[in-house]
Amino acid sequence: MEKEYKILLTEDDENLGMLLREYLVAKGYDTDLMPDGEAGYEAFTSKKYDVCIFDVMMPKKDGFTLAKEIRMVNSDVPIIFLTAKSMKEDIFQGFKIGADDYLTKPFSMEELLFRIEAILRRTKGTLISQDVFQIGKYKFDTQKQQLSEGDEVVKLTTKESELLKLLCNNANKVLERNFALKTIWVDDNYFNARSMDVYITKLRKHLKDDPSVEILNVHGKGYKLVM
Amino acid sequence: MEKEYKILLTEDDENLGMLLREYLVAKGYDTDLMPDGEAGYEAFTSKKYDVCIFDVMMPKKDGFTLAKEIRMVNSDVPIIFLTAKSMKEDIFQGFKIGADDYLTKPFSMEELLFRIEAILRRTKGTLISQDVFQIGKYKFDTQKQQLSEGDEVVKLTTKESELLKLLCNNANKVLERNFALKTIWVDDNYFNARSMDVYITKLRKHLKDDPSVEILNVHGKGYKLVM
DNA sequence: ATGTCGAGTTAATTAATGTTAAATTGCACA
DNA sequence: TGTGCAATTTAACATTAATTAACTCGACAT
Repeated sequence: MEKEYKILLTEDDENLGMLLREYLVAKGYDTDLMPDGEAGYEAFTSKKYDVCIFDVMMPKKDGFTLAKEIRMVNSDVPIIFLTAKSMKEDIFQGFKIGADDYLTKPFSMEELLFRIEAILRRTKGTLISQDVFQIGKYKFDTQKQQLSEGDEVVKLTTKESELLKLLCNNANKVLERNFALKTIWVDDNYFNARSMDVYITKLRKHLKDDPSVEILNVHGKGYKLVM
Repeated sequence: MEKEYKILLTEDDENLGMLLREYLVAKGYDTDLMPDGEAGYEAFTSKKYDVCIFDVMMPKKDGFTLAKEIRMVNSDVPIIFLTAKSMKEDIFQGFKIGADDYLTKPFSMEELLFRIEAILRRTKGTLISQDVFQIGKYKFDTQKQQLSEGDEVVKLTTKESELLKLLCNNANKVLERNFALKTIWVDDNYFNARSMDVYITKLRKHLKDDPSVEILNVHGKGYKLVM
């Protein structure tokens, strides 16, 4: 089962916008088209997207401003800028905001597609199942289910290991409670949620020797492993 | 401790090659320059690289062939192509091999640098995004959600941290009430607005030791963090 | 001036999370 | 097929985050 990726496209030129949307939809991407930056922001806050494609020059709110606002909320989602003028300064500004790529008009749709795919390959592909994680001064081996600090090795239980692995896969991002519960405990009822809390306590004890590593609670949302 | 990233650059034009190498080294990247595809392959197999930059047209072995051979051994390392001719087919061929990006000559070295950084941000997860703010004599770490004054560290709650982050992103500008409410509380109803007031009070208490820092109210509009 | 509405503050309330320990489950092994 | 041990869940109680309530203060308009 392929996941259908969601793309947010903001483009004020209606012709170009529709054309791009058609093309991306035909290529299997669930694409929403918004006519300006404000509508784009609305859309972003109401849905999860895998890639954003923003025209730089747009009415109401330009692409850079939109990107800056989105970066305040989400420092992670890939952003591609479309720019008519190839002005250096604009381009660099875009990268400083944290853009992943930009295209200068006119460009071929095929090229846009390739760049989207190159980004998705990185953002979605690389994360899958890493075996060994470095957590501050600890080394965590998911296969062996053990956490080592220098030559001290601690054996983790299955649940401890699964939870820590999920946290590592989402390092410095929020691991949603429900997601973790459904992944590890299958059922996300009250008791399993409490059980998960108990495991968070256990993991915190295991990691307590390195103050640069912390499992933060995000009230009502989940947990975040920061390091 | 910054990790020094390693770049493999293959470019047959000696002038351009040296120039790029100098530039990248000056920017802190450990860069090896090879004059052709064969030498490039030799280098790749003998050392670990974080990014590859290949000229497409090279003697002995062209960039695409080199990339293909490397992809057989390593399906992961990011590859950027440099191409003189902007021929579509060539470009797409590059992406099909699994390129991450390509640049058409002539390009600015700064642009190359930005693209390298965009890729490293993705592959290494080292978000260069603004994570730490200086607020007067305080230091605010958005990831760890903590505010420190010298060696005194105060933990902030998620909401406190999110609000302070928005204020910092709009330092010395007005942070609109509605914007803050919609981004943090999602819904901007009366009760959430009152809740936000409470958090403003809390933040003011946290920042009270430095008189040069102040959260000002802009009646009917929002708040302004001045410093 | 003065009334209204937005904002400041503190406290009370409610819900989520932290923590420890006891109860239960499940599995390896005699 | 029981026994013992470790893993996991449930329970109980403690603490903290976030919201709501209550009351106060201050800005702005008429």
